[in-house]
Amino acid sequence: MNKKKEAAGDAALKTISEPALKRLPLYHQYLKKVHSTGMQDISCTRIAEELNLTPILVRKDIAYTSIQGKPKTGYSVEALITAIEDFLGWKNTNEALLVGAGNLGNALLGYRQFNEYGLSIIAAFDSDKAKVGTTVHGKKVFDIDRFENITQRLKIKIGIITVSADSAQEVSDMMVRSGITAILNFTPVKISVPDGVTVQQVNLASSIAILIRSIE
Amino acid sequence: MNKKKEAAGDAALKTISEPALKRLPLYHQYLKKVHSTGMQDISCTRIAEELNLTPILVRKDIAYTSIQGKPKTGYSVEALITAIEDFLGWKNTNEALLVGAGNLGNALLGYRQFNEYGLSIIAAFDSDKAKVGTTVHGKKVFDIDRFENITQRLKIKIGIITVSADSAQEVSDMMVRSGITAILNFTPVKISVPDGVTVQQVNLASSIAILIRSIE
DNA sequence: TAGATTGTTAATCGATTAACAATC
DNA sequence: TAGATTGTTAATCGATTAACAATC
Repeated sequence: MNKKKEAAGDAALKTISEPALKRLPLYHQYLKKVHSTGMQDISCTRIAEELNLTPILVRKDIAYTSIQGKPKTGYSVEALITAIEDFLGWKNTNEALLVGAGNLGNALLGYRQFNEYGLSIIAAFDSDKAKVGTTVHGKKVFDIDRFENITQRLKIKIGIITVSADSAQEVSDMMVRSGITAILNFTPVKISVPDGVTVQQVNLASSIAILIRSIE
Repeated sequence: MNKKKEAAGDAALKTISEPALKRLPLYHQYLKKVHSTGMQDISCTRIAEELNLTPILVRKDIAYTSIQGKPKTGYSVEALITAIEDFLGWKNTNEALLVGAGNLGNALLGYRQFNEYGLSIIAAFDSDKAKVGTTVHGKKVFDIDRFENITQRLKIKIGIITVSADSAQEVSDMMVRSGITAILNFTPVKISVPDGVTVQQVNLASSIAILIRSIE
């Protein structure tokens, strides 16, 4: 598992671990719920209880965002929400391109929640001429041949792969060639990328494996 | 994080760790590719190289399936594929019901790969009367009111949640009430379930958080 | 003040890796 | 036989948890 090299940045800050980074969106989602009830402050204990974690873990995770809590009262809900959003880069939108306008690809093109996570899919690509030129959820589907050109012109860094398993590596290679450095891969294939490119695998097979095992 | 209690079974067998369990489908996918090239045997070293893991880790993971390798030659590709499928319960199909026939739900209803993972979504449910009665990718959409009844009658154990965030917990409660013991949750909400119920969270927000961080 | 809660340093626990003997 | 590879036992490493001092 190729650990991505730390993006330097503030050298004083310890780099956050992947598990911790993955928990921050969970806190955010819960805090927004809490905020809507009008609560002003919240403690780690409360968050931990709600999310089935330990208070110490929550406190350490929150510390990464450099927010300071107040003993006895905890953290300002509003400030904490903002701190997490800042830390995760949700304030500025990051543009992404999707390759593979099939079933799943189309669904993702219409998945509004992405915007809340600072991600905006601006267009799709497919090799199927029948799909090229169509519009899915307000987003245009381009010919795959134009991917490299468009990516470079718009300086897009994030690519989403929703093609079939057997062309996943090929599409990944094309993305890397085009300057993409972050890939969200929905195929069950482990794709190989050079150093400096980050891949997140959304592996439904793995999740299902755990579910099935639990019922047998 | 509530560790699920070990499903007893063969007491001699060490229970597999979650990370290991999640890697097995990756091996399977790669092995099928290898098998299609006609290769007879394969070594851990080869698998590890291909998937960016260490050979020792691969060997330990494979050991869970109780297959035996031969020094010098490695494992029979075919036998290994079968062993993993057996271990993951992919031989017999597990039926699932999906709640929330929106964008994402519909895409999942048409996602053929699920069958390869031993999962078959047999029907969908929605509270939107306009959707009730329609057919999506050959699967019927029922009124949510009928969920409990149908689940119990067919003794379904797996539920998939693709509703909006704010009704996720409600749907989860309903599933648990109906006898569902394994839930695949696509909402960004951490749902609370009683002991004995396994939840797998497909958290796109977390994956995106890692990607965005890598490019900033 | 007393007590709840934060923040930090030390201990634990589990997964991964290393070392090495066994074997085809 | 020699060497590659498996399988197992020990060492390492990193994340989580515990302990405790600081503070509002």
